[in-house]
Amino acid sequence: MGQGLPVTSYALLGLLTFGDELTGYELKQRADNTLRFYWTSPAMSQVYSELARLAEQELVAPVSEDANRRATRYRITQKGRQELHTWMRETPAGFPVLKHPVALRLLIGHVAEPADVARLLRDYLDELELQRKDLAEVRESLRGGDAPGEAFRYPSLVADWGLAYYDSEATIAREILDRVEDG
Amino acid sequence: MGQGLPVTSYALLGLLTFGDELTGYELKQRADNTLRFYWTSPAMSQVYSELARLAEQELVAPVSEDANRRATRYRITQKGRQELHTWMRETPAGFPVLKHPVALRLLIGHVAEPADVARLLRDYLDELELQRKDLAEVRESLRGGDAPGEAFRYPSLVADWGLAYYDSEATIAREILDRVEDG
DNA sequence: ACAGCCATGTAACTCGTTACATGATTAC
DNA sequence: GTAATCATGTAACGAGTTACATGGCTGT
Repeated sequence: MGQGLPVTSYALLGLLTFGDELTGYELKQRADNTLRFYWTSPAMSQVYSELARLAEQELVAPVSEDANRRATRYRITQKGRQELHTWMRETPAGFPVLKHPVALRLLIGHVAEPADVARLLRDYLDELELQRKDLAEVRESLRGGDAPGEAFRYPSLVADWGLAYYDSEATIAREILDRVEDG
Repeated sequence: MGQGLPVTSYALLGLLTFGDELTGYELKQRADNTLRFYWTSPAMSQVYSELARLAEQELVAPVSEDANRRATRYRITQKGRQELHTWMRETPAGFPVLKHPVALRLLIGHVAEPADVARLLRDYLDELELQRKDLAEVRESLRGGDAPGEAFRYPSLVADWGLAYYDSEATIAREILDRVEDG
């Protein structure tokens, strides 16, 4: 049956397992609050084409197009839940892929001025702080439903993971910056 | 002129700035030892097509095809160096993109059995150790040329960054695993 | 002789993006 | 009335992958 979907499809499908029904537009917003930090938030246009594909395979279903309402809401189907469950159980997760333009540029730092390398790292530190703030807000919004057994338990764990990651990145980048400025 | 190349092109071009001339095959090996950890190591076929494009724009040049030798070596041109330098100085690096299948699956951990979530994290910890070992070997191979001002200075900094990142990931994943097993 | 590595490339394909087009509803 | 937000899609394109095809050279 629906074998071999791209991971992003499962990701979007997974965002529909939190008990509500979403329009493509809303799904994109949820992706921006979650997937963005550990995966990628697909473009609007892709959200719609993924929803079309998932609907075709009956993993999601459009919910009664509320008469006068122009927006189509989608819910995950039983088949969709099963598919997700099988995917989680039977396919290996694989190792993260990191596309780190700052590390990449540092690798060839010798072709730039030392001042430019330092600026690269400082800019990164600034941006890290902004991203951390965004994620911290998301994490705060999950408070209340994050106890063991509750709905936002896992999203909260992931958010904490992300925050710890940003903190670690900042620490490392600061240390590298020190070493660059020494040399 | 050669404006607007994908970052991967600059990455490969950058690997040719370490004073030697490489065949496509060797370039791929170098990518496997460097880019793999912070970017992506392109497929063999892409290495060749990128080299063709870089050659077309005269950012690299095939070095005299050594008579009886069947392999084509490439060196970076002066124009190539200039292009890289400008790229480093004038285009913003952008924020890293992380595709983290473990975090993604944890996000929707409620659709799986708790035991499967725990296994997910344990497998990740195992794989982290292997990757760390690979990177540690690479880092060791740079010893000797990693003092300030020397050829492998920056590659060594990046390798240290990577090692610290792996260590941090392991620490966080272990803590999340604890919390998952508690709940 | 045979395996394994070195070496180069083409073809088909998928994922995902940007640009574009359209229009309804809501808030001021 | 007009700007922002909600809402949905199409078309063209680019980056990057896998599968395939080919063949020389090296060590045993």
